[in-house]
Amino acid sequence: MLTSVDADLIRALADPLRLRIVTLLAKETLCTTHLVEETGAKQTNLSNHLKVLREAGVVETEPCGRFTYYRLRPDAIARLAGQLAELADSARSAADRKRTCP
Amino acid sequence: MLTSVDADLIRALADPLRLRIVTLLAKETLCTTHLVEETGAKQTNLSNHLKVLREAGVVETEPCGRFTYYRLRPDAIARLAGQLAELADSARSAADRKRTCP
DNA sequence: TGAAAGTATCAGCACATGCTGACATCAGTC
DNA sequence: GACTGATGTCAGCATGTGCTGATACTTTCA
Repeated sequence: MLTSVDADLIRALADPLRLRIVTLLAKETLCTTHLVEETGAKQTNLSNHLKVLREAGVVETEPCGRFTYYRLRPDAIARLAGQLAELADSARSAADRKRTCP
Repeated sequence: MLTSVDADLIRALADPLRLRIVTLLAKETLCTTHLVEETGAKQTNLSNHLKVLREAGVVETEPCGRFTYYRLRPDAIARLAGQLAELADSARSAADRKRTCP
């Protein structure tokens, strides 16, 4: 049985800036200020994208005084990777299965 | 070293209809007519999405008379899966690496 | 050769989505 | 308690992107 690919999850990663954020967070846990420095984007803009990532379960927050740390949730990424790998496997075994022309 | 995630590839899969197409093609090779039946989408619309998938290297075409068969390229999907798995691994090992507050 | 079917391309429209500035909120510091 | 800095929320605007109808191209078949 083919587990379907999580559409919301993949859509959350499809934005260039969000992908950039995720790549940065894969190296170390950062707070919004750091991300503003690293990406050069406006704080408001980042906050919006971080909200999307949070709601998709890609990142989790940890308040630290008046700062908010953002940490990647490896399981979410790994789950998507697994779904895609499964999809690729399914495609490999179905390569020569061809429905006849109508 | 962390290989970056292919943004174009992930964007190609981020659309609901395109994800649907990819899921269908993972089971068997189909031509446009089949996809019209399966998805209920207009032929024009499907053709546009198939073009995006083709340009992203997700699918390949095989002309068969006046039909055009679409086949998934498992390597493209597997490559993305690998990139994401690597990203997840990187995030796991960097979970407690935290940049100090500014 | 003409008709029919499958497919691709194009222009126009509509909606979604990202970006921004203004403002609100909260924690720490004086 | 007032101030400052970090962060989130909201409304408005602009751009992108998907959907559609019209149309052209190609192949097959009569």
